[in-house]
Amino acid sequence: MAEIEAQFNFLFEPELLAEINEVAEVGTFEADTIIMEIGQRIDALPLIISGSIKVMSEDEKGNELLLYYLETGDTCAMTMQCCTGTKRSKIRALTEEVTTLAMVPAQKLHEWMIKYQSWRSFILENYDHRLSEMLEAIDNLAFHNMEERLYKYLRDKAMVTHSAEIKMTHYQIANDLNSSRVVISRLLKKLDQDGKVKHHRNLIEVCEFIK
Amino acid sequence: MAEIEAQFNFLFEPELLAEINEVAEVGTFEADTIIMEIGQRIDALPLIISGSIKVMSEDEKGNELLLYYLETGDTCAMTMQCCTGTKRSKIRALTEEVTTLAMVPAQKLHEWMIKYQSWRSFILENYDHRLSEMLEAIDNLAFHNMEERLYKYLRDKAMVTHSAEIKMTHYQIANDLNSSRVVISRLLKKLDQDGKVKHHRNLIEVCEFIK
DNA sequence: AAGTCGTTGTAACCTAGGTTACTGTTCAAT
DNA sequence: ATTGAACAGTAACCTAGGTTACAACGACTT
Repeated sequence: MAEIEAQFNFLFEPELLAEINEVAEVGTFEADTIIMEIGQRIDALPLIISGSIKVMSEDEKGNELLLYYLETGDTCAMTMQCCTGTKRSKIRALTEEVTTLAMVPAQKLHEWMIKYQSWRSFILENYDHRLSEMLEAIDNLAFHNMEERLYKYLRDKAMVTHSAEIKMTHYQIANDLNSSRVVISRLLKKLDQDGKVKHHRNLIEVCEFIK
Repeated sequence: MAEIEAQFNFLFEPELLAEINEVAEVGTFEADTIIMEIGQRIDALPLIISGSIKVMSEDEKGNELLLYYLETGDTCAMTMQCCTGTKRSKIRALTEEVTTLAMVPAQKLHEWMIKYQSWRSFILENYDHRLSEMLEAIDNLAFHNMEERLYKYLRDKAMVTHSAEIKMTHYQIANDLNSSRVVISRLLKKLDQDGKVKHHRNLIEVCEFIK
């Protein structure tokens, strides 16, 4: 498939690309589609060809928290967990926008670890990357107040969508940050007054990214 | 070395154990020794033979937070990051008690990925385990109040030390939880009244674990 | 035009937990 | 026995941020 090659040909050697093309099932999903649900079992590893995916955690009471985004060239480290054992997903993954995935059967994941240097590097680097992002999430929670977390959230969101304009309601933002709508409205007003964002109905602009 | 075999012979095949014995440098460290510091570069992977290690994060202002413990049979996933690239450590690792480590040169880490199935499993499972613990840390921070976090901390501490008695000051506990001494004293009093712990000077007993 | 629904602004209030300050206790050193 | 340092108890206070309530606004359907 042309898309796989376009995104992964700098990462993988030709033989591996050929194998991926052969066994991977490619699928395209609408925005806001749940790719993986908490408690779900899965036997394939998703490679993200285009689009982006939001990875969230949830507690018993249904409170949610955004962990990180996956983008082109990433894979879901949390899914690797499912593939290596018989464990169930601890996270929810949903598409942020229209997203194309290549699903690689779990068995191949292990075969390729032996065969291809580039695959080993890919898997290890992905784990590293995810650990770093988890650590970043922890530092955010532990060491920063809600205003700082909100601003960082808006910046990150602008970066994955490649746009200074964020089309979200205050309620949706509150949910990603495990906060409440009123608090987000309050802090957005403050960020607006401080000249960091401009906000309108259903739309927030991050000044830093306005061209 | 006899200790390596005793701890890892169920995990690794004999050939790999022999190789580890050959190249690993074994060292024993006092309690409260810093094994790895934030910003430090490292070119060897530590396998924990006995004892336990506390892994912490820190912000610019010096605030600290306990991430997780490493115990016998674990390795430091964050160190693997250093070994795979030229990255620097984002965490601090220090011994909780007298701890013996086998240091494996980074280069071997990659050779063994090709040669030994058991090594591949070991590395991947370790990454999985660490990701799970990071997720647990995030859930604790995001979804639980300080009283719950404190109680969980005490239980975890009792488990790694294999003792219902915890010899720590309130100040030390506060530091691990990124809180303050007064708050910990307040909450310990409450946990004591609720019959969950008994506390004395420099000593806390977790009722649940008292034989 | 009127009604409805999702969204936002804002005020009033509450609580967890951080901060400061002061007291008393234990224990080691002299 | 006296001093000093580390540790713990407690009160008084403050603030971030969560909660409830209500009004206003825009966008839509009828």
